[in-house]
Amino acid sequence: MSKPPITFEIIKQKPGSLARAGVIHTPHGDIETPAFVVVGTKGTVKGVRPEDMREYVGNQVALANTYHLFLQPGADVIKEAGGIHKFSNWNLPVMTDSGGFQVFSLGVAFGKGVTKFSQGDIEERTEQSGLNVYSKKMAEEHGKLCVIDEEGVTFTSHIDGSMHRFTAERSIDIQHSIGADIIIAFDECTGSSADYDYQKEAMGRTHRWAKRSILAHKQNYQALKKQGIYGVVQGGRFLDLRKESAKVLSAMDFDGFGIGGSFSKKDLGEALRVVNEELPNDKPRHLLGIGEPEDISEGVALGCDTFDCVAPTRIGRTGTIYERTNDGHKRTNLLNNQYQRDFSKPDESCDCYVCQNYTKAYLAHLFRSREMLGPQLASLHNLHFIVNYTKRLREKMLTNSSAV
RNA sequence: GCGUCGGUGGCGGAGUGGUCAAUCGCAUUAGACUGUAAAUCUAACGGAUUUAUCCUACGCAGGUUCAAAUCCUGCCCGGCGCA
Repeated sequence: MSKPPITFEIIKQKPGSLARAGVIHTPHGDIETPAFVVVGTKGTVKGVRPEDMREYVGNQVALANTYHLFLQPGADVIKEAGGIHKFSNWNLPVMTDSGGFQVFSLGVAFGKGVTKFSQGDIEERTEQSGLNVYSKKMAEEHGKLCVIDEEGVTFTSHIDGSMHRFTAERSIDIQHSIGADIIIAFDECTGSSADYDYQKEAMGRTHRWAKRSILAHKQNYQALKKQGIYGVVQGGRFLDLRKESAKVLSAMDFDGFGIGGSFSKKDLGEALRVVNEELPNDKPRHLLGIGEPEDISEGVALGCDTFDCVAPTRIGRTGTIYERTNDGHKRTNLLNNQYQRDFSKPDESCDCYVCQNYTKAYLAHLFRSREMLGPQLASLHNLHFIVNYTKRLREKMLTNSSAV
């Protein structure tokens, strides 16, 4: 049997700790871990050109989404284009999420303002508008845009209201067409408020889908040579379920693991510890959808290798930048009145392209006047910030054994 | 000068006798955002406040009426038309 497409090499394991620095080898290059995975859901990192990613951000890997690319432009189009790398001009390792998160965001979370990572209890927020009439009808009738059953999930497209069905096999098949280096088993992302019984039920479903996902992957010989597959640990906030999920998935022949679901901020650490103590040490672990700086620090310390998060581009696009401070970092809302005449660098200690060339006042002006360059520059800075934040955690680990 | 239409909150613009501190939009001021339904969403936006309420507004000055931003008179200002 030939060498698997995805292999993981540990460069340094911190003694007495789950933390490690490593390298994930993929057909499109190496990922030095810990690493931040830039999110480009629709095959584009919102507001940032691939050339600028290469030149000014320096990320080693990107994540696209199966559900979104399936709806638009269609998996067949991407296949015809020669895969996501060629289609998007992404000359680097790529992952695709399975659509499992959309089971959550278009399901129980739909219209409720429920976040993946709530600070406390679920907050109700006003239902967002902008949906077309079909989706609105579905939302009114079901309160969500997808319905789950044992076999899979039926989605109503948030774009045009058309109905689509995802099963584990379908998700994997689409991910084969998209052609990412790392694909993810179809799973059910649950809400943080779900009770024990539901979490257990959903977890069981995710495990069965994981088994079917891996089987579907093994049946595609061509894909098997080029793409690795991760299984997703679930279990919500219940540690025994988390442990069980990690154990069950460890027994399957995955190339790595995603850790999914919703968390309360306070529960993250213990869940990661329990999961990563259970997962095999010699395979990479990806913390799905979590990536505020402090979360990445915690995740790295507890043995996670990669992280993806929409926060850098989402908050950047809406006027907020990460700024380093003496004791860490803070978020700065450039739309605040005080920055209109602040001609200092966006982030004094940052050497990125944006901070070298522009001022807070200029960015504030761009946002106030709704110029598209504002979101572009802020996203670029935030990605530079978080990618290098994660990179520094790796460097610290390699140079100083007591760090992390 | 005559005729005509109009003058409402930072701006635009509803309201045409009582339930009006006054729909709505913009601007402003804050807030939120963690496998992207998101270049999005939320809130505040006359003053005071124990947030229940109280006080001051609808160009200015009078008047009619139980009651006026809304009706009448005069004045001031602006657009348009005619001289």
